[in-house]
Amino acid sequence: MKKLVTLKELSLELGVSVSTVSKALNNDPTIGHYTRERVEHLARARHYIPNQVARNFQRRRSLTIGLIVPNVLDQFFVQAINGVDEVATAKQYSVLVSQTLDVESRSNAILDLMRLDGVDGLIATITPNTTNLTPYRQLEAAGIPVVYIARSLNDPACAQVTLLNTDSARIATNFLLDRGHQQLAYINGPTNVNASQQRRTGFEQALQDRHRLADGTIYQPNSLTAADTDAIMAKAMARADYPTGILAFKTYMAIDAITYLKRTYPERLDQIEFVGFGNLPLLKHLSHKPAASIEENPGLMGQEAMRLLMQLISDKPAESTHIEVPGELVVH
Amino acid sequence: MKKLVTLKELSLELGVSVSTVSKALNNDPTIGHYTRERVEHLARARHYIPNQVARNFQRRRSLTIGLIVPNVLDQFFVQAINGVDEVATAKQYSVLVSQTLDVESRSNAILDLMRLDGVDGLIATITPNTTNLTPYRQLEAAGIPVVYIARSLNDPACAQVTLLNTDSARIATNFLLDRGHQQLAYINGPTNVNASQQRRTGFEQALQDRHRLADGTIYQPNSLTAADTDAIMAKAMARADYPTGILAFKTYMAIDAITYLKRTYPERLDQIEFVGFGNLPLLKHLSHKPAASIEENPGLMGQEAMRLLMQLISDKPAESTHIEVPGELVVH
DNA sequence: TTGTAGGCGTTATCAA
DNA sequence: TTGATAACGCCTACAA
Repeated sequence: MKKLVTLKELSLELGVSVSTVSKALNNDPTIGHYTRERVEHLARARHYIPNQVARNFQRRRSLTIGLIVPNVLDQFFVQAINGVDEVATAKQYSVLVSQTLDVESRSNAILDLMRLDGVDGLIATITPNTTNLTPYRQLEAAGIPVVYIARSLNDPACAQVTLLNTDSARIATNFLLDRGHQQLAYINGPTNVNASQQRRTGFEQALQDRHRLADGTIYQPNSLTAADTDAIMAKAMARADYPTGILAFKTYMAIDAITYLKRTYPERLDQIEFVGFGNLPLLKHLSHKPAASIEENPGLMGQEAMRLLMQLISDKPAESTHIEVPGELVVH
Repeated sequence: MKKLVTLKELSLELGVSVSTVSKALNNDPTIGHYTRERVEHLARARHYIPNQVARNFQRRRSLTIGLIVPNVLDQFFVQAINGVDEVATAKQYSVLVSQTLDVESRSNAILDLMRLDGVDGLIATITPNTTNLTPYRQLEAAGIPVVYIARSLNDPACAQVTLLNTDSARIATNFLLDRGHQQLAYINGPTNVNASQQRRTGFEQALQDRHRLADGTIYQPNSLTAADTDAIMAKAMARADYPTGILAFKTYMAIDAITYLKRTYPERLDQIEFVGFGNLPLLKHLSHKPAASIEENPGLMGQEAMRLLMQLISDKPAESTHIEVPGELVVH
């Protein structure tokens, strides 16, 4: 890295002190008009740009935040990243993105790296089998605030941005009931994640509210992989009263399930309707799509997470550290 | 950001000098065994972590590189990002990702930001209508090397990583010829990008080589949007001798074209075969896919770009500043 | 084997 | 209105 022009060089060339140059360029009112002109002129001529690293060092902050997501091939998270990025850019912050691939050891390694990088704060999606937030707690103890996004543990002390899960699941279930399905199913997400429980509750509540207008079965896959979804579908479809209205924890699961049907029960493809969480951009390319999706507004969630994090970083008392974003049903 | 433990604090507590502590922690052989033990012990106990910002400042580098891509919803670039990230992580580097959305003004704003952030180097995909690399040149003049990825201008002075475009296009075209298509078409990419010309050349060469076994028409859309692809398809399909074997500059265009056919000429859906550049993960979810794709190995391209950039940053004479990655035909 | 001193570029404080 | 000085945390010659 070639050396950049520094304040000192400018000051030498102008015959004024370094601090004068600094102040002039930072619009300090105590600098005379004439001097300021000269300084600004030379700075432009020499293409002076302040050394951000030095500045950050001096201010004891990095103007960088970390963003930890499971997988950047998941469009939900891509949109969330964009949301974070928008707000961050507006506030002069940079964003360091890393993916855990839902492996806890990777997650911990990333955490170490982020601490080394001196991030001012963190936005994170925990891995599905995380039950222990100690690594995160250590960061917080070191003064680096953490905002959890999308997935959370049941811990009121954690700042978090999530979907209004129960309501959204209820809306989705009502949609399936309205379409006249007699046998419903819900394919759940990772058990230790709050959202799974909440969506399940919404599903069950909707059935209750409608006086058990239909039967509902809960299926619990081991992971979010296609293989596990296939296994669940195989089980469900083997029943005589197989479900025809299926709510999926993630739209990706619904897509996998549809692929399974196409392969194994093509004749049922038109009887069975899916609703999944996540209104993904890629849906528009699909010929067989879920009947509807819950728009989770990941971009908005990202924005809110970043705003919340900025408050925590600046030690301002955040009005609320639990933000819930409403979901909307989008019929395809 | 709460203050972290510093070398000074450790030294005070141990009653030794700061430099002793520093050396002890950096495995300087001139430090006595006993002292080193004491220092290391206390450092662990106090959870000392070196202040990376101070370190970077002192070393005049940021251990950060910038990565500029058109769109993070494009799976090609997501995979490229991953490739960059792998190599970067291994070399202790962090990656700052920003997207231009193919808007040149955004691209320039990002460039300014990256310079402010003090990145040590840059990997960039230029916007399609970029003809003037001046903003990039200024960065390079400031000692910040730039590696162009995926898209390039015809300028041998630029370090770049691209696909072996001509060869790949020839392979793809031969595939369509082998499938017996009499009328071929190639839907081109942005005219000022090298890859467009090269792929076009490959298409034409393949036809030549096979003694004009089939007719080939070149179509030039204005942009990569679905609307423009639709317009091209409308034109092509209106002909009596409409093409049945179509090579697309990007698989996304092929997908858009298939969607168009499904809507407007469903009866032709099974006659027409596509090959597109980019073997995207989302293909597996599609019912009507291109007959084949060119695997562009975006992850590998990302890795190579990062390796090349590391060489440029370290001022090592890079063996080659033009890396071409071969593409493979993947039949679906 | 350990310590001292200086410097990296910037900003803030206080004195001139 | 300007300048001198110290400080941020770390590293590294060089001196002791």
